[in-house]
Amino acid sequence: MTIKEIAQLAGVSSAAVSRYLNGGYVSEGKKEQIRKVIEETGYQPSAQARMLRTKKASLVGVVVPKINSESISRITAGIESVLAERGYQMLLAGTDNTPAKEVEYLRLFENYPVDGIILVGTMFTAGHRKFLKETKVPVVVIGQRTSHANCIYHDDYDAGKAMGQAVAGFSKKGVAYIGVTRDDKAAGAAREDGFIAGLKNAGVTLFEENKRTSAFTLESGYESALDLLESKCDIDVISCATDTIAAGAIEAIQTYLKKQIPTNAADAGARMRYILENTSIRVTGFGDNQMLKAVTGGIPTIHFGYKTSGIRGAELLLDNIERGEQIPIEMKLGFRLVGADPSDSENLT
Amino acid sequence: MTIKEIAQLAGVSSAAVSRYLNGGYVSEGKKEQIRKVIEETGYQPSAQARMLRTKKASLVGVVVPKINSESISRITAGIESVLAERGYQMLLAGTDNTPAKEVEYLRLFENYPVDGIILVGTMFTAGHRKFLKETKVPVVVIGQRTSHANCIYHDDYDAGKAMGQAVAGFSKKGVAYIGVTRDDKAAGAAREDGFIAGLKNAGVTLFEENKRTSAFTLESGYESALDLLESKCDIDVISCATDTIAAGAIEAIQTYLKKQIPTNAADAGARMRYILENTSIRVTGFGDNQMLKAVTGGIPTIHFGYKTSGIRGAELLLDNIERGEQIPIEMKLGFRLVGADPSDSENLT
DNA sequence: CTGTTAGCGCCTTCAA
DNA sequence: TTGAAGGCGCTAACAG
Repeated sequence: MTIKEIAQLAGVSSAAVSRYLNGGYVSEGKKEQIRKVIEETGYQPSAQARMLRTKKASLVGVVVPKINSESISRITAGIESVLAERGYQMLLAGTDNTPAKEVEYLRLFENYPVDGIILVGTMFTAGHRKFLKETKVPVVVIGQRTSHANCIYHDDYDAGKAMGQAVAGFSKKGVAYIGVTRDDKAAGAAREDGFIAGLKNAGVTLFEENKRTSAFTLESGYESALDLLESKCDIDVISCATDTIAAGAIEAIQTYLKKQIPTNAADAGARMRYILENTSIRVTGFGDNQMLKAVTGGIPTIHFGYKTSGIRGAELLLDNIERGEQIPIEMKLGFRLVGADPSDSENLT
Repeated sequence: MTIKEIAQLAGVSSAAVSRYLNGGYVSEGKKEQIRKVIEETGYQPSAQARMLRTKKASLVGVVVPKINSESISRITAGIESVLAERGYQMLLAGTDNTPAKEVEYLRLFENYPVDGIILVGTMFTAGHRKFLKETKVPVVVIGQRTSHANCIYHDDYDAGKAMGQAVAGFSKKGVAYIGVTRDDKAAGAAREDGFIAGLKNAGVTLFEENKRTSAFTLESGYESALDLLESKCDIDVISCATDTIAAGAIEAIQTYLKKQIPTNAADAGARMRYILENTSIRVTGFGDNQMLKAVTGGIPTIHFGYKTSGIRGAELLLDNIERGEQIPIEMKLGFRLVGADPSDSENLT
């Protein structure tokens, strides 16, 4: 079904149909004829051709590192809320934490009918910088600071610092840290540096041998934590760069302790009691994951305004698109330390 | 930058440039000139215009109910793996469990340069059926059985039944069930019906007053479970239609018990011990969520082959697109009951 | 091998 | 108000 065929069937010109579709001048009579034909044929104009013509898609492309993540979904929820309100739709592309794919999808969106792009960033490669420099499409980066585009990021350093201080507050023995690649300036470098600074402020040192680097997955967190435990270092806190990693660490601690449960402790209660009585290792995270909080009762973690960053990011982008705003903007969002209150100390691990 | 400009700069025709881009006949000399101009200008052909012309996008649209879900992400991971291998990219649209939005995005993709659509289904409205009936774009539905499109779904009924039987096996008092809307035939109706059938098989009845209906969220699961607990019904199992709801139930049980902790149990260990000794309520779920398993040690749940359904779905779709396969296919995938082994009974709740 | 020509489906002057 | 005409950027014949 094309606009031409509709025009023929309705006995009018294609221009008339186009105007009908877009609210231009059409006499009542013709309006009616056209309406009927469209109704009957179930015609839908090709968004594609329309976009080729108008250079306008009412569509925003969002590139995210992974889709199964609460933080990301909070960001996209924020984006969506703004877009919906202003008549846009959102297309998502997940890159599975692969920087190369990130650039691929950026390129796709660039030559695709989207009005703008939001990149939820992890790390910047030369490819990224090249893209940001060259592209004519409005782009907003969320989650990383960059001078190559408008960006909204979180105060990872100070968050890490706050966590470091809190941890120093309740740690009696030693502290371990499971971070992520420092190529990720925000979740990798900033959180770790902040954390270490926070500890130091309180007179605590994070020893090199108590540091591990994990991928952004639960399994990887599990491995890192187990490795830490088996190294027999004297620690009572494992701080992790994300709540997902923290979940892996919690699992590792349980696995590790179970191995040592006296064989005569047959029933579940007794075994669990053993674990409880022997667990003096606390785990902390970043991100304030909802499920983790629900099930554990809440470990110390950092709440970032992810939804807010999504909202602000979308607003920035739309202003850019619609009003051609050109002043570069950088926006830093704060955080909230949660679950570190001593009264919450019934937390399992 | 258009192909025309490039052609001019290189002193050739636009057709030559097009051929250069698409591997047609171009003499070495011209090839070089064109290469240089493209290099210098950083020209990128408009995918948009190309698609308008070729009716081919190497792109698949995937509509999902929500993005922050492990099951969904397993499905999309499966889809992605097949797509990548066969030279396609994937665009995601999240509908936030809103059937109306689902249709909106289906329509968007329909008039958009995608070669096919995969719908991860929740419920079918008239709008859905109308779309499936009318559309010319190849569609595969994952997660729901339907006669209107090729579909791949999971054996929710038998999974529910298996869970019912397992629960009957370890329940000594009464059983409660927190389901989701029956408008969702798979996660709603089939799981519940199967569950009840499984219980009945073992001679156990699920009383009406022990049933609740929840949304697909943790909070909602929390509310439903708390409501159940406060109704003072005599139960020792709360079975939930999803692991997310189960997580909410676990939180609710903890909250509920905490309220009753003797005030003299001051320290964390004592309080936790109280909870343990008084918790005889087990929670079960569906979906085999990784984080839940890691943190709780694993509640009884159902593992579905989500990744497999993604893979099969994508394969089906691509065969449809590329080879014009037209034989309608329905595919039912099995499941695995996990965590119901009595030896796993150290699970917290 | 190469350029010319004719659209893909739509919107937007422009003159009527 | 209306229709004819031109073109968005690209590719696919078709002659050369």
